[in-house]
Amino acid sequence: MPLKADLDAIDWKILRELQNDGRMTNVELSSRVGISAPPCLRRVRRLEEAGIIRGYRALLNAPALGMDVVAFCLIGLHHQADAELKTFAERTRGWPIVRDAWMVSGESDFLLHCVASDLGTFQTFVIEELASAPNVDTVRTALTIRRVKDEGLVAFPS
Amino acid sequence: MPLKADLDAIDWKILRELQNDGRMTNVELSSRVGISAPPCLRRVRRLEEAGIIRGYRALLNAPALGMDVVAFCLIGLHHQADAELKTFAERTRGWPIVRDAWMVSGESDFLLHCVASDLGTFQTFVIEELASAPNVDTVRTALTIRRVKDEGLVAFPS
DNA sequence: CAAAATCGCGAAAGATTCTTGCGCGAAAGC
DNA sequence: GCTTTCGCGCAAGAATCTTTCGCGATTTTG
Repeated sequence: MPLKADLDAIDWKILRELQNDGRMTNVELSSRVGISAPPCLRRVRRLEEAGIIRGYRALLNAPALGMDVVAFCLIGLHHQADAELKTFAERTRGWPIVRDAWMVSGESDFLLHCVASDLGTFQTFVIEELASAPNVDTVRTALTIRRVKDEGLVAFPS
Repeated sequence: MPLKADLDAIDWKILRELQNDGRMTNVELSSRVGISAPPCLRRVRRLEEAGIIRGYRALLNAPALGMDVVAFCLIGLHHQADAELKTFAERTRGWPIVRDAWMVSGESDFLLHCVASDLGTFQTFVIEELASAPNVDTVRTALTIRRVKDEGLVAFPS
């Protein structure tokens, strides 16, 4: 997984198209980026094997699936030594309510993206699991009202 | 897009599999969920048309693509009337550095998920665009150190 | 500067997958 | 108990995937 890949314009087009529609067929993709199907498939495979494409994911509608609460939690720890950070990181992986988690620098040490079926479930999680976990100092929560923008991780020109 | 769908066990399996690998072929998917290909494809189409599957996305490796800075920004506005919230939400859509944005309740009004090529670019954005945008009161930033957990939005049992 | 090597594209073909139509059986409603 | 409804799975044709191979262009090397 090279940290800096040399990609040409067609590779960038492929990445943009697959970020927008990861289930597009290879012939459709090849047509959009302007080459024929075989080399297009080879490029996609190469991008996957190089780790530039980390995977593919269906985007699910959380409220339609009974997940009405989406929130972010900013966590401050008492001690930020490497071992403590790893311990808390490991703990987040055991909490199904936490969907994504980031170690951050700034006023907090971790940022958690949480999804729960209802407010009670989320509050119980925050109080009984999060805030009472070892080494947790502060927990600030931000309940989401609505998603305002939702694009892929990487910006493409045009 | 019904806010509460009635899904059976097979539908849930489909959603779980496609959240984990959105590019899986339909025959592979049908084999994993235990039905034959045609009804499996019909179910996927139904989930897509119902808006339960909102789309598919390739997950890209940001640092490998020269995007070394991932950060979150918490924005507080001076005035939180509906019009002002909509105005700021619209503004976030014009900033390519902002990849996802949420309107939130709590100490801040918006949470922005930002990606930039380097720290200078990000800092320039924060100072010259974000903090100096109309109606912006406070900007708190959290630079990410590393991603600690990365799963789909919806949790599935087992 | 020319020869050789490397690289990636695209045509062709066989294997796989997608997609539709249809018959069947089970569950629900009258 | 009969009818209707619903969803599964078989089968077949269409589309797609995937490999192989030859060609041309660019780069490297002598």
